Amino acid sequence: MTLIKTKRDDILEAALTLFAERGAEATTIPMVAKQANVGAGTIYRYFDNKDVLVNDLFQLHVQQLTETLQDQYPSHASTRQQFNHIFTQLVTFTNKHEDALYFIKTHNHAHILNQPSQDCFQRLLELIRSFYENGQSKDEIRMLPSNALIAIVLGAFLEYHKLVREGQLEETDELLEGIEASCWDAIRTHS
Amino acid sequence: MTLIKTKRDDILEAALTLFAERGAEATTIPMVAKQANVGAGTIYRYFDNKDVLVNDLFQLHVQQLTETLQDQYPSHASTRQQFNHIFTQLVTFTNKHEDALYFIKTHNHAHILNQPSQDCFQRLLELIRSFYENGQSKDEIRMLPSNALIAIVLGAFLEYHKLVREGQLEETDELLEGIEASCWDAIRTHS
Amino acid sequence: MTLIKTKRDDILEAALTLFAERGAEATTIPMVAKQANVGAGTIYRYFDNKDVLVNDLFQLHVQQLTETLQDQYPSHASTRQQFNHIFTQLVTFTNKHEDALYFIKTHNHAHILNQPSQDCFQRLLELIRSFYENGQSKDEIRMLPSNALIAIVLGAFLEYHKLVREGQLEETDELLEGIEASCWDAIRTHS
Amino acid sequence: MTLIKTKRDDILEAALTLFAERGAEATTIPMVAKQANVGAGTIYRYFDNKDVLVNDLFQLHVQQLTETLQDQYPSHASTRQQFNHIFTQLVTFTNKHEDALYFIKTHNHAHILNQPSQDCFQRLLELIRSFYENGQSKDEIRMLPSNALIAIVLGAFLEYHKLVREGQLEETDELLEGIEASCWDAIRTHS
DNA sequence: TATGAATGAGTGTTCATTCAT
DNA sequence: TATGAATGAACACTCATTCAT
Repeated sequence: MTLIKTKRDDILEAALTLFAERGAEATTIPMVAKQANVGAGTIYRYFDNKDVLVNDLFQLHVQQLTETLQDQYPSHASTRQQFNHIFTQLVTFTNKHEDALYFIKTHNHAHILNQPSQDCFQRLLELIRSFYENGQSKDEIRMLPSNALIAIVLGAFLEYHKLVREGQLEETDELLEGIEASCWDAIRTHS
Repeated sequence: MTLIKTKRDDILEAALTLFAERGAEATTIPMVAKQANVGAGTIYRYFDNKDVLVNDLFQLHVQQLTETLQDQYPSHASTRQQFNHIFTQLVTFTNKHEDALYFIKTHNHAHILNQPSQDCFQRLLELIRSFYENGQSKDEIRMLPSNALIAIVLGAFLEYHKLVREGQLEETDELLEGIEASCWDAIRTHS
Repeated sequence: MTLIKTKRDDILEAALTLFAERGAEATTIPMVAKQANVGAGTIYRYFDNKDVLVNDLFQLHVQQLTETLQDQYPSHASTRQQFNHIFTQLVTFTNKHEDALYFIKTHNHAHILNQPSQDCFQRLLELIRSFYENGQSKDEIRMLPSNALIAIVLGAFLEYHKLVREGQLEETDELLEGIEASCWDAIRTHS
Repeated sequence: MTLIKTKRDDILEAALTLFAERGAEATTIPMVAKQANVGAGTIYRYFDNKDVLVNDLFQLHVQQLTETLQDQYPSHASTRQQFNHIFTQLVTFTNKHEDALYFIKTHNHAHILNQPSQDCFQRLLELIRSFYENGQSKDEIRMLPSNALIAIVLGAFLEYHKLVREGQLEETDELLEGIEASCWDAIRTHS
């Protein structure tokens, strides 16, 4: 494991910030170059073109999120504990890459995305979907389409996180637990 | 009230379709012109520039949604009935303008939006927020930030609607009632 | 037949001048635009990209030259008369498009040329080649590869024409006849 | 005289190959560096910039060709023998530097060429021109502008050589003598 | 009023050239 | 001395906008 930050990393980081902020379409290569403290031409040493940059960045973070969710996933625990794991890892992931989740959410339907990116995203969805369907088969998760269930948790979490970033909400363990509990309540069946 | 479809309406309708499909940034004025069966220059008779078109379109539909939600709002009914009204009007609105809700959701953070558009959108959020906060004060709606609650219902409904449009789900009154009930369960408090 | 000079013609004419002068590679689109008194974007209304412009221009003139050579070609006349026809039409063609022959000669190996352009050029070569081979079969044209024979006449004619353009030589019918006779002598067999 | 191939020579050789193949304009410095097995920066140790590289290369080969033609030039022999010398040396030169003659022919009008290069090329032309004019004064060479005569021989020889390189023609002494005889016939007067 | 050809400012991208190593 | 990563000026090209018809 190397801790050296390469120019490639600078570019990816700058792109993530700007893409999350303004969208990939509205972000120009010179903007990314400036944000990354790099010449415009340098970006093309690492990425063939803008599309490749967007797709590489997208796949990188979708892949990382997928791995984060899979990491130590409690396959044999209760649905409740599995959900807690997912939510906790969502927090972990977001702490590492402030903008990544928002970037993923706002760009997963973008026209720029190529097939590998879409496949990569589908693999992430499958993972979450399998949790939901498993819970549904045990009658513990409500019978909504899994995409809708995903939207519920991601939407709620991202809106919460936005308030934290904007300083309108202070992140505490208690608050986090409250959000987690609410999300769980939102998706679980109620006897 | 006139029912004559003016060129302005053609343009707005074409823009809505394309903006929802590809995003406003990725949609060119000639594309809109072609879709609207209108010359490119004609668009500039009705809208000063592209930004104005996007903003006018955004405000138009946010305004219509706001009005739809306010229309015959049962101020004195139960929180449950109020939620049912909101959900029903969401369906009504979507039936009228297939793409409008998706357009609003995907563009409400766009950098193109000017202050009036943002204000207009805030008014819509206030309306929904007041419903949530009213419900929360009566301990009937769970204590999540209202933005998160909004995200839950909008996210769930849009994902459901997408499946309907893609033909993966057939819209029936029963299914609709099920979704409505699930959304309500997702946001309400449980004893 | 219309005599109206369209913008497309202006662009082609400007491109021909500049390509002959500096080569297509060294000629930028803004240069062509300026020479044609046209906005840079206008060029893209008529030609998909620079390559298409070069290829269209090349094919246009190769085609015209081919047709000029074929026009009233004395199929049943003597080899000598056929050569005279070819030379005369070369002069006719050059009088119409000052730079076209030089452009063709300097660009027929260019890497920009696509297959249709190369095919088009091959058809021109076939035409001339068939004249040479016909003459060779009658033992009236010397036994050199036809490409070499083509190079001889084109090379001689273009060098002569360059001197005329540079004002170092004055074009008279007598001189022209002398050049024609010399070229004929250069390629014919001598008893 | 050293036989050690320096990096400078590697660069010149690589450049010659690529310039003949694709033209100097279409050849990038990194391409030359790669072909020469040298870093891109190294080229700038030996040549101030790309223009200098092109000009140095051009002058080098024009100079060598000039010297080759002058070498053991039979000043007092017959025009016929002088022509044979010139043609033979052309073959010698081409055997040493496969691409040099083609490079000279395709680049002698290039806009990159500076005054020294053009002067250098003029000196080569003068040399050949003096042969022609000498022959013309004795009424042994036909009365064409010497540039045209030069074009005839160079054009014919290069086209022949191209066929050899492409494998469509096999180089034998007999064939070579035939070409030489044809070229001579092409430029000499006929009683 | 409606058009779409024309424009040029602003993209994405290339590549000659520099310079830290 | 040799390198190749880094640069940014200059290119090809797009598209919001204008305006003659």
